[in-house]
Amino acid sequence: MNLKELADSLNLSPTTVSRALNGYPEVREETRNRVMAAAKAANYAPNSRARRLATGRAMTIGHVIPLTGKAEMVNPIFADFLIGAGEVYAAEGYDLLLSMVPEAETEAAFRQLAANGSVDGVMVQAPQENDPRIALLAELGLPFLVHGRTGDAQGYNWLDIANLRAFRRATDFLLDLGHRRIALINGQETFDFARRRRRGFEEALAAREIAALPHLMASDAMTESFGYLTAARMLDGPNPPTAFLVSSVILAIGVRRAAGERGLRMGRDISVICHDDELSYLNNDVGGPAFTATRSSIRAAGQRCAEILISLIRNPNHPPIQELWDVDLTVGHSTGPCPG
Amino acid sequence: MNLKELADSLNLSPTTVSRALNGYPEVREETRNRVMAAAKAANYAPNSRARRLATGRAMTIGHVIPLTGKAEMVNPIFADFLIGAGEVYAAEGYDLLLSMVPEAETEAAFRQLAANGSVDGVMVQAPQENDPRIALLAELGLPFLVHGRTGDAQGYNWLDIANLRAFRRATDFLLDLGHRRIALINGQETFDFARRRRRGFEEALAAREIAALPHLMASDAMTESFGYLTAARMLDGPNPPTAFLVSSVILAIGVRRAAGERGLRMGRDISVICHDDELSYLNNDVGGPAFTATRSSIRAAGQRCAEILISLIRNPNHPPIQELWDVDLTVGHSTGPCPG
DNA sequence: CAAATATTCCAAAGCGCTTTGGATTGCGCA
DNA sequence: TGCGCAATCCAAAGCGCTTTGGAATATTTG
Repeated sequence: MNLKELADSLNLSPTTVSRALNGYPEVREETRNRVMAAAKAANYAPNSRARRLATGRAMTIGHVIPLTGKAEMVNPIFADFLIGAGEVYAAEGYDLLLSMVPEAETEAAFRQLAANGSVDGVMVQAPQENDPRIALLAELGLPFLVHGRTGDAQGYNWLDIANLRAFRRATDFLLDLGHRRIALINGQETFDFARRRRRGFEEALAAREIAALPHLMASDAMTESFGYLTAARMLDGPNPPTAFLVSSVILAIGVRRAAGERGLRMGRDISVICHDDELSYLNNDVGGPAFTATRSSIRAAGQRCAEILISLIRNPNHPPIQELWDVDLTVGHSTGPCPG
Repeated sequence: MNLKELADSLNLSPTTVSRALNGYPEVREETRNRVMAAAKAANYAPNSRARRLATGRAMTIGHVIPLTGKAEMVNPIFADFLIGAGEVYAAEGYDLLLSMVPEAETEAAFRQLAANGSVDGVMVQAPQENDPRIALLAELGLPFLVHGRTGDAQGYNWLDIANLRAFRRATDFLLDLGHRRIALINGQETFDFARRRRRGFEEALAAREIAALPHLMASDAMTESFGYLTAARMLDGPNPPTAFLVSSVILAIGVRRAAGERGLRMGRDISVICHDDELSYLNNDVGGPAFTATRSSIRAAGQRCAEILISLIRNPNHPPIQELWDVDLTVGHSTGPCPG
């Protein structure tokens, strides 16, 4: 069933049927009702391919996920972000085009999307230092929003959390508890968020004239096993840390495993603070939060990012939108005074 | 730049340019090269909206994710499945349309997709008992593939792992170690995979004439906290289990937390087997597998599902494809003989 | 060498929708 | 009564591509 057939069956023109369906005013209310009823009865829905061609809008937003070959950096958190964004897209009538491409082909993928016209805008996640995607998308003239930020953070749209402040606060919290040998287990420091967190950590130490210890800093893809191996190595080495500051709950679970194997109780023998993205399947709140954590819902970020991107698409010459979210520190069972 | 402009600049007709670009034989090799070069120079790519309308193919595959409000069942594993499928789609020139809809609206969403013509086929994940989506999609005439299966598993396309056999094998493994009080912490048993796993568990017990203990069976969304709370409750209760069989690594991490808090060492005081989907950020293989596990890569499943679905789309009257994967049992550090 | 067959290209007709620019009709108002 | 203005509806022109059905030219072939 297409528009013409539906129109014929109603003895109306395609024009009128189209207008009736799309809520234009120049159609009598009675006619509109007739059309609506017939459309519903015939299970008619306008062909989206034709509609997109005619309107010139794709009604689609692209997420390009670069596949790195190793554990995908975005992996643990990307699902929740996606769900948040997808909820909003669905509510606003946008489709979500998810494109998984080898990292080396991301530029080509963006160029393709732009030349193609298959999306009205794109979401950029997890920017690296001087991420080339930002200049590229600006050049391509494709509306985009960055989740995170990089470089001077000027002249483009982004939403980010206050990573530096959060980790500075978390470090201060540990320092106030008397800890001095604090380990940092971070995400890959090619990513901007990880660099900022490290800076927050270092600034807090520097403010109290405490030297950061290189052997107590590590960074890599945020997997459970990396957290485990790193914590194990540090705990077994000379001058083991009394506290850990880690960049994700997943890493923290690995740290907990290493501590547990060594008979160390979190919150008593060893302290752990992590950043908690509030992943739905790793709820940190049952029976009081397990981990002391800097927390910020990645799903809520996805929702807000989607809202912003859509408003950017609807209003192309909007001035840059930049939104910085502050981060809570939730005290849980995993921290305590420095022993000894 | 569109096709007509490109054709004009080459003094060729749109027809010829189109054929040259799409590899049709009725165009001279020299002409084709000229066209290709000009297209590349002009950064031309055919408008996908127009192409889709003209060909009648959407070149898009839909994944509809029902949002349940509580922890999304698909959440922990859906990212890796999606990445696997997405890799294949990208390689085959298909787009991935991800649609997040409230659970109550999934039927409407599928009807919309079908009436719309915005996808050539859909992937169905995590079927429930007598999942209505299967009959619906058959009625709509939309090619689809189910990851998992349900009902009599006849007459539609699916790919599944041998859940029953895997859990029977795992249970036997624990029984052979002397365990008799074995707990089952399962996913929500509205899902087919969870029912089969439970049956596998029960059949293994029944074969040795051991009664399954109701107070040692639990099922719900597979979150870390559910694993933790359930294990804690069982361990603190009367007749605590000596072994746990759990449906995911994430649950197992919660079990490990509960055991650790009680000073129980996995593999010595308590045994744990889990199902391992080989999530990239929860690698179970560092320094020998942490958990004894039935394992099957969810990402590989995503890849294979994508391949099958694409071949189904290309060949619409293909007989039903049904593929059952056997599952490995990997012995790790988390199991040992029943103490005492 | 003419006829038959390839080879190479093109004009034009869609694909199914939206949207512009009228055409008709009905009504209020002087 | 007649003019102007809404209120309704419609014909037709795209949107940018693919594809059918030739047409023109080049190459074989008897």
